[in-house]
Amino acid sequence: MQKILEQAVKKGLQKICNVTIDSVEFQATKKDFEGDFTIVVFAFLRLIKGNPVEIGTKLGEYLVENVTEVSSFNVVKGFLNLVISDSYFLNSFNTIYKIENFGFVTPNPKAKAVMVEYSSPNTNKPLHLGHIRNNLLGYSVAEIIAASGKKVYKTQIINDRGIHICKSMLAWQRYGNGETPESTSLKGDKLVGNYYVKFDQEYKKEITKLIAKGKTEEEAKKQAPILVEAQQMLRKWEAGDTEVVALWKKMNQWVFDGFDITYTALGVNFDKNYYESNTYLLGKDVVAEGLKKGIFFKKEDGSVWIDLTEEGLDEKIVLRADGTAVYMTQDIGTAIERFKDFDLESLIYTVGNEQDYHFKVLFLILSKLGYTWAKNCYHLSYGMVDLPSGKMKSREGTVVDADDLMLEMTNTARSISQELGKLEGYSTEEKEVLYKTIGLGALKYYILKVDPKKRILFNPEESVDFAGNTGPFIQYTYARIQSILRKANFDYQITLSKVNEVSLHEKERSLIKQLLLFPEIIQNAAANHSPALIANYTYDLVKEYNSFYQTVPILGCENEQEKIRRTQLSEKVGKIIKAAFKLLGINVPERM
RNA sequence: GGCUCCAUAGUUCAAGGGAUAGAAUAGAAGUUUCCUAAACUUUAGAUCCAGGUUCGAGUCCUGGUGGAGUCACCA
Repeated sequence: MQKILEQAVKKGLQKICNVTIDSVEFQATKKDFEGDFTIVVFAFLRLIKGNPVEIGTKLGEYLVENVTEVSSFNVVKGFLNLVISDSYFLNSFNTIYKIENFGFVTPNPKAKAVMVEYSSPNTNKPLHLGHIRNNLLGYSVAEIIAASGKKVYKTQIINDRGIHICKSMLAWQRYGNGETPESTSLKGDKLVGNYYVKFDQEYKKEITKLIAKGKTEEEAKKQAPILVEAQQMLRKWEAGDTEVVALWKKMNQWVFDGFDITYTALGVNFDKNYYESNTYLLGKDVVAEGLKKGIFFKKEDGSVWIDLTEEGLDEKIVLRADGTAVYMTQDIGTAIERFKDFDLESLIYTVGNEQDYHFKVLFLILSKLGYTWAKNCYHLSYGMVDLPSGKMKSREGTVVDADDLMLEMTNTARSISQELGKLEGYSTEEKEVLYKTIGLGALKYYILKVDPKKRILFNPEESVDFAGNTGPFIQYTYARIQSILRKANFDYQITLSKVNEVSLHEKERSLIKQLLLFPEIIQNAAANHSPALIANYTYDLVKEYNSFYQTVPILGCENEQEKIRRTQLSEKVGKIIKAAFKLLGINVPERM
């Protein structure tokens, strides 16, 4: 439609004012004005001298005359509002009604793929609310990009080695008494996480003792025996000490098992995992190579650096004096490995905005190393999830645990549901599945509806809402539609004829308009890496539908054609809700 | 301190340089003989401050103020 209009507007302006315009921008007409599309005439004023109202009027007249779909127009100030005919909307609806995956673009199998990295946890503590945002965001962005017509690989880098891992290992060794997930009935990640906290407590005690003995705080922090021992353990690990490696494997496995449970509950998955323990060496070779080429330089103590002062950044270390890898080294290696493993067009890193600087440097280094794809790396930077008390810190136990939160959401869904008592005939199992669907729907929507860039302040005292602009609200609308479809005991999936003779209810028009936007929204969300756009769109659609549902009869229509049309409309809205929510990783229930 | 990001109803979020800044929630008032009231309808309430660019600024630029992040041989 917009294409037809654009052509016509260009031609019209040519004729009226003898001016050629490259492109015309349309916007949806605001609610308070009559019309469907709006052309801002002010935009032409740079090229055409004259009164905007006059130009708008002339253009409007031209369009009504030459474009059959335009039935009338009005000009307010410099805004030309076009009214599109009902038959156009009806025909459009009939077309999209039959398109099964309306809005989704099938990827070209030969095209290069997009890789999305997300989650990327440390294997020394359980996942918390911050990880939930990361996972939901990464998963959803991957789904959206796939829907927009790209092949997508989901991946993560598992930070499974380093001093932080040794800390929980050491604490377990010292204080664990051989505890296992089985013996304690704890999830593996929870058990290991407890020892990470335990380490920190002991470490702090030792620091206090040392300071009491007259050491400075700085000395104490470096000399605390438990820390020294952890460092020793790391060296043993790097040297391949069988005992340490065995312990490392055992405890990592506990954590992986725990993570799997959380990932499954969250509904996220990965096509390929990268492990830092496998890739940390790769970066070192690249650094050695870059050193030869003069991209990096060595300091007296043997550490290797890159000078980015010309680019307005600092010097950055890429290899420690003792030759061991740092975070950056590993990331360089992993990126190169990924482009080797897959035929990638781009690589998206879903990582919090506290690492903005790190990724700026990483991409710059990769580009200096001569990798042309470095410009196709993108840091999907999102805001932190903070508590009213400030930042979440695992070591200090000030975190909202992922599993606990999901459980809590399910419990809330259960109690609301039981209070409403609409689930006659559902088995206990069916009900439990439903509670999870609703509870997680509330949580996921709550997080994804916010622009990724913005930080989220989560107050555990105030629970996540289940009414208003929420996941359950949208799920509820879906369930209601399914109820209508169950009760529609006639064949509504037929093709309607005589579309040119009927007129639409105002609510039907706006509903169809909203449906037609879906493909554009997907493309937009993919381009902006923003699930929030999908969430907002779905909310608007549902709002529109509820209003429609409340004001006009559907199954109760006297007119047969109208009844079928409104049932079809309901069905399509349901399908779009389901598809849109799938992009957010949220399920929809048949009843609730 | 340098750099980066953020600032919109009491609160949580919207607004591709465009019209009278939208929702939700909390507040006030209504709607169940009818397709699920987790809904619908009505009502009141906001762009941090000062300049500038523009026909037009919540949005772009400059300077303040307030907040967050970062500037590690941690990841």
